[in-house]
Amino acid sequence: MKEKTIKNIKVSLAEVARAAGVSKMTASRVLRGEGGYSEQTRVKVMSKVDALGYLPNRLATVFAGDKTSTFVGVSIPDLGNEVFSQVLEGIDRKLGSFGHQTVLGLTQHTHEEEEKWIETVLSWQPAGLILTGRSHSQKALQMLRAAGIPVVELWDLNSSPVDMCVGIDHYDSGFDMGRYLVGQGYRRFGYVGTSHDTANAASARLDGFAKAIADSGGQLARQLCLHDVAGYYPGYYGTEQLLLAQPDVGCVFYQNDSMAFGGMQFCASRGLEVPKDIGIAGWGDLPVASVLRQRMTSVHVPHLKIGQIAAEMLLSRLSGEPGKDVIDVGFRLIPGATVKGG
Amino acid sequence: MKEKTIKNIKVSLAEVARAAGVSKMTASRVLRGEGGYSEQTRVKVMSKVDALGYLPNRLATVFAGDKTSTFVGVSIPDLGNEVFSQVLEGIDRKLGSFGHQTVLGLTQHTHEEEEKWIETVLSWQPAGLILTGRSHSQKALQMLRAAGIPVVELWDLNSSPVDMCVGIDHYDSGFDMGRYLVGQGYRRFGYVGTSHDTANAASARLDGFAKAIADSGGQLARQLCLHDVAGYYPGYYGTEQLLLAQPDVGCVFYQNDSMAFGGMQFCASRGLEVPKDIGIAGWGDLPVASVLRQRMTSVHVPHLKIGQIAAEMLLSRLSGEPGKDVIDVGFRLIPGATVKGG
DNA sequence: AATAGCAAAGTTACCGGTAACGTAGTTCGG
DNA sequence: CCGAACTACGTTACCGGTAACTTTGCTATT
Repeated sequence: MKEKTIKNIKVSLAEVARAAGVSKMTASRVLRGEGGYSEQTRVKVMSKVDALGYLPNRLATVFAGDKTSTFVGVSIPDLGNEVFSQVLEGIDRKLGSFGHQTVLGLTQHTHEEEEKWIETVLSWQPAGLILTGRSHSQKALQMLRAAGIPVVELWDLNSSPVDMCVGIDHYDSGFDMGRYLVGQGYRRFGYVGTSHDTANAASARLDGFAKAIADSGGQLARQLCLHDVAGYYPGYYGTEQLLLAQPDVGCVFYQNDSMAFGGMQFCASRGLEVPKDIGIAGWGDLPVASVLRQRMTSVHVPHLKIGQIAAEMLLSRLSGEPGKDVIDVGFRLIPGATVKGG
Repeated sequence: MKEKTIKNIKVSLAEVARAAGVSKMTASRVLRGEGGYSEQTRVKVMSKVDALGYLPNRLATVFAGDKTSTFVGVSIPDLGNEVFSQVLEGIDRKLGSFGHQTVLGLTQHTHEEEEKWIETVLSWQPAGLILTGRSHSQKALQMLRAAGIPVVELWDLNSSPVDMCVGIDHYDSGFDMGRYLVGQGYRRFGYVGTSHDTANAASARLDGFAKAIADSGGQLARQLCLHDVAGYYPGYYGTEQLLLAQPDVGCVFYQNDSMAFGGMQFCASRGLEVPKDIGIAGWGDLPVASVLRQRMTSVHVPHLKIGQIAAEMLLSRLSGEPGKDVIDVGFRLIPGATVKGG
């Protein structure tokens, strides 16, 4: 390798300034374009910037001004769940277009991971934080409050958020689904989801669902919480387990559409017709549902929009605008064709 | 709000030191645990750290040492594609467990976005970069080389990478699929994918596929490149378009399994039986394939592993170990049941 | 008793920018 | 023709840590 290539050692503003024959301060002014220099000087400095391949060190800028960076920490439980990758996509697109950078944190649904991540990311002086879920460890809450930066909790609506909040009422969505299914004539139900130690959105849906069933005198024969990811295959074998234990359930509610789809495939493999022999209800209205012959009975949630709104709330707070603290984006029950009379 | 809460103004090391009655330097030593202090002093300092809720400012640390941060920039085309969210998950898990933070960049498959993002992320003095794809703008290449940090290009294998590279040979995977399908007796083929201006992996697959067909005297009757995302629904209507123009193709190859699945659903909706009436071949072996009654003919690629290996290559470079520069993780053709005699 | 040697600190300078202020030189109104 | 006002810079200090060096106080050795 020749040493000729560009200049692989870091070039500082001071070097640019020296090369251009001006002071650091003048070079700084030119680069920020805030005026106070002549056109002649601007050209001189900029030509040296190009020649030396100067890239500013933003750490120094943030540090010098004792302000926050343009980072925004975004914590997501996992990316295996399509729902969350869509949320993340919505966030990053919006943030990116406003010159912010997403610092990702995959928390694996645990408080410990989240807490560790929050501590780390705060040490980088982020402009703000976006967290999934409303449940956090005590220490996490303390750090969040002490940080003095905007925080958006998304997914789960929260009556007393740390700061701001956007999402839907998961309990209600489960309740509505339960009531709807009872209305379609079902009485014995099953539920298939994944385990969750912490109070989270999926369990809120299950709670609402169970309440609606109970209110109408129906029966939630079995609720299965697998120790697995909430994907296609767990939906498949979860249904197998469920039907083995309770062959006579009329309808199964799933944690999400992926699992529900897995369940449908299991039913098909056993010659069970949907909805004639068994009803299937999912949640989330994932893209896969758009191409199925039978529209899946589900709950539509604007995933991408939740992400975008979260980012917008943060941005408007950063720019000093007032804006709301809690936004309910709402959900929509999709009757579909995978339950009787849908 | 009371002013009582913890202390919402930033606490610096100097304040901790003053409170503990020692110098900044001693406090710094205690926090880094590098010795040179008494147990008594350690206790004094740490108690003040807790009492004041001190969080170190890592910007200052990096800045002071004139070293790189623990950030790793990771660019991904988009998260709508399940494949890439899995890659990202693999990367972040691995990086996170080694104390690094992922700074995300969604490039939307364009050079301009990628270039802009590279410039921004480099200004934060990242420890390294992981990029998807091997095609970059001229200026991007220049910046990457000048940065003097480890860079991993993933997905596409590259004989002359900027630095390191992990992925598979997409051309070969397309070629193998073409040869396999010809071997199953197909002669007239169709292809459904999404548009790509830049030389990318999907078009390499198509090239390999076309070559295999041509070699055997078969015919690639139509290749459809939609201006859309590579998801379920585009697979559905893309198939509709394709079959409208070329009703007599025997087998369709898709950009990925999501599109192939959409295609299968279209066929089902029109009463076309797979593989009796038409053959379907996907790519990527996505999770959805695991629950289908018919195993989909596809190409298995270890997505998560690619991400993990990319992260590992970067980490080992950072820790000064030698390690390989190019890793071919390989693919595996899955015969499946969606083509004749599979 | 004098001194080498070491542990446990403190001091100073610096990283790369920027805020705040200082200072030439020029323009312009009265 | 003189000073106010402005333009186009330069100087100095500082952000919050840490490297490198110095100092202090004690112990061990000859």
